[in-house]
Amino acid sequence: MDYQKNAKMIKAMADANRLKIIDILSCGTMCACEILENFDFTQPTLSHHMKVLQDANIVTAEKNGKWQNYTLDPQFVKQLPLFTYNLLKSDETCICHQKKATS
Amino acid sequence: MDYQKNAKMIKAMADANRLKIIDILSCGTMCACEILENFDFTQPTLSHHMKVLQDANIVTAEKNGKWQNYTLDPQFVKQLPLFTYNLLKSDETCICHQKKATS
DNA sequence: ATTTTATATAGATAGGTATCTATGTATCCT
DNA sequence: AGGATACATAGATACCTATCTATATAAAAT
Repeated sequence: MDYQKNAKMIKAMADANRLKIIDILSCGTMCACEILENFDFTQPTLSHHMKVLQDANIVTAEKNGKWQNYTLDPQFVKQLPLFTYNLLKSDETCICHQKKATS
Repeated sequence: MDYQKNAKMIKAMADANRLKIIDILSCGTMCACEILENFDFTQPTLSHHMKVLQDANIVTAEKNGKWQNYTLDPQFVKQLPLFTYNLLKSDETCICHQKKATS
């Protein structure tokens, strides 16, 4: 398992507001102003959070006129449950059967 | 969904070294010195990481003589896949069907 | 053309964190 | 008793981050 790569994904999720954004986007594409309606923080703060989510390949963005539409990256939706499965399962490929292996 | 509570869990996972610790412990109970063999950092650093994982209810600790044994919390093992499922699923209970709801 | 709307960027601030060295504490061994 | 081993705590440092205000940009509406 690539811990660095997965940590990057998890780090981007490690914020209550960003978790809520992901939950909101699980229903489908939405523009920034629609997402913002669910929060009390300012618009630049949302802009910051969306950038974090994009950099982690959790959401994709597409501009349409003056609207910025955000969508959950299908790769992420597929990857996240797979990651939790691999992290928690215990089989012959597990790190614990090695020593000083890939850090 | 309780975003604050889940963010606390995810925050504790948001580190490549701690992900590796969780992966190692997925094989079963292990003492600190055994876990440490898999890493290059110092013993106080491991002690710090284990404390973070305990505070987030990801691992439980039990002292046995001079050894400190760590185990993945069964509640966490059950909760994590459930959380990812609830986060990504889109149904009638989803946050996006409300507005300005539980933040 | 001017104003409004949607979004991004810049810069600052306050707080968090991963790591280290140094040291303390408790347990085991001889 | 004295040394070795396993682990935790304290304090420091360097870095990261969530949020804000102020401002810029670009598209739409009037």
